[in-house]
Amino acid sequence: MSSPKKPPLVRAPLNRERVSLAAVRLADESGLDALSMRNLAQELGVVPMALYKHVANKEELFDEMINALVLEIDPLQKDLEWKPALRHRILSARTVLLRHPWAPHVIESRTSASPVVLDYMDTLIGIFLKAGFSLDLTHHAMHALGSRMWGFIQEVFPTPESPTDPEELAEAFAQWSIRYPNIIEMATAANHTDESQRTQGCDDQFEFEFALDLMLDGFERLHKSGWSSTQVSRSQNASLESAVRGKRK
Amino acid sequence: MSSPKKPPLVRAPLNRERVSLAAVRLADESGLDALSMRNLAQELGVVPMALYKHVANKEELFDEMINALVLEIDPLQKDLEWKPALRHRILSARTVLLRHPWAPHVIESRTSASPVVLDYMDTLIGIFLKAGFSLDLTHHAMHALGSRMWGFIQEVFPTPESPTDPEELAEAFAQWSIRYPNIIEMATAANHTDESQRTQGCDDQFEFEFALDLMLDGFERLHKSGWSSTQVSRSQNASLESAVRGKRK
DNA sequence: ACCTGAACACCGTTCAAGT
DNA sequence: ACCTGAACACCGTTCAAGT
Repeated sequence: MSSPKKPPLVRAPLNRERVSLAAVRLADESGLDALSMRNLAQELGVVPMALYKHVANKEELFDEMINALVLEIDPLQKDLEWKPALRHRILSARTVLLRHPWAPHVIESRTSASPVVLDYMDTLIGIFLKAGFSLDLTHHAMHALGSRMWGFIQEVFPTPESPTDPEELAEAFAQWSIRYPNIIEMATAANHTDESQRTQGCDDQFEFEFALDLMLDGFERLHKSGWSSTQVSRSQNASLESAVRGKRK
Repeated sequence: MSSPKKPPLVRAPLNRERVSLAAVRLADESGLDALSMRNLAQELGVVPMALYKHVANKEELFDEMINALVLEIDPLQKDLEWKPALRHRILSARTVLLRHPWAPHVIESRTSASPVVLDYMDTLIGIFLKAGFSLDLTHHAMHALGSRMWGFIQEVFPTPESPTDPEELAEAFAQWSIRYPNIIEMATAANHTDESQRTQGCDDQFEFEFALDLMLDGFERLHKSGWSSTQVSRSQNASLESAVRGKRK
């Protein structure tokens, strides 16, 4: 009953690396849902339990997959200014992520950072510090970058796809224009501005870079103005907010 | 063999709302892992299959949970300027999210936006447009906000917790200082700046507001300068990036 | 209309045993 | 040292049946 397509009577012995690389391949090709210990074992021509000699459990397998992924990110370019250096590294992280669509979900499920992950973060922090950023501002900047440092686009809720039938589409459009006038106004405008992109949806790469540059420019401005966290900027906004809260009560 | 603690011989009839509210409660109290159709049914004193009369499958249950959550967000305050209006709404979304720790994971798993979700997004877009933002800039701003509009902090990889034994801690610290000098330098500084926060870790609320204000200030600046997406800002950075790419080749 | 029981096709993981 | 077989305690969901 076993598949005749898998005849490795003599099999290369399993090891941690072979297991995690196979896991990455399986997730790349068949999606994260298909990555069960049982499926992975079958892919390796082995009984499920054999995997547990090389990986303590599925969580550890995920950790190992993330390590493989982080090692794909371009190394630091030491001769660049802080801004292009950060930009290059993070855009590289993004191209890596695009090769592994399962990555965001797996990254988010990790409960602690591995040495490989910490190395990456350490180099990013190093870029800020070497450029003379204060420890304080560097700290906040790293938090503000958040998952964007891994190349996440962090969109949620893709808009439902429009019907293909033109008549249905017209009707749907009409209903939406009433219920969600602002969305429709914005979306139709966006579709016309740049004809090079696919007719529906927008250019993810552009949106990623737009947001990244917005943050980098913001960091630069705060750095140049000698910003520190014990300053006006926050309390100003905070008092606005508490004014709003008071009003509602 | 059935539990003697659940004697509702006459039970209020189930409906969609009772099912989803029970799901929210179960996830709040016991975590997302505990929210299985079987557990939920037991919580409601019913056999698992009974749920499927009110909800097509587990995905639909998740959709309904998100709806319940979005409806908890403060309504729009029409008398505010665009910036405090956005700020208030998004900070409200954040407090809602903090009440429901399972929400980020569930939100990210949704494949399309429900009417309730679209309503929320429509009002945010409306705030920009009413303030005179171009359709173009509004579109990019919404993407740049990304999951932050739902109050996500979007941290990943919490640093591993330090050992409690002081001797181990000293040793760990020494090793980290060598391997991750920048992380250590930044982290120790951050712990000293604000004594009001817990000794380790940092103030999540501050980091969220810092990043939010950074984006809002950026939007304001672009708006005032009449920014449009067909401009220099991008090509400038893009040419920098391609210069880097060329260099590496 | 609403609920039930039994079953199907899966999971991750433990344990004791094989070579 | 490395792999196996059988089993355990779970999943979401289908189907045919009950009241």
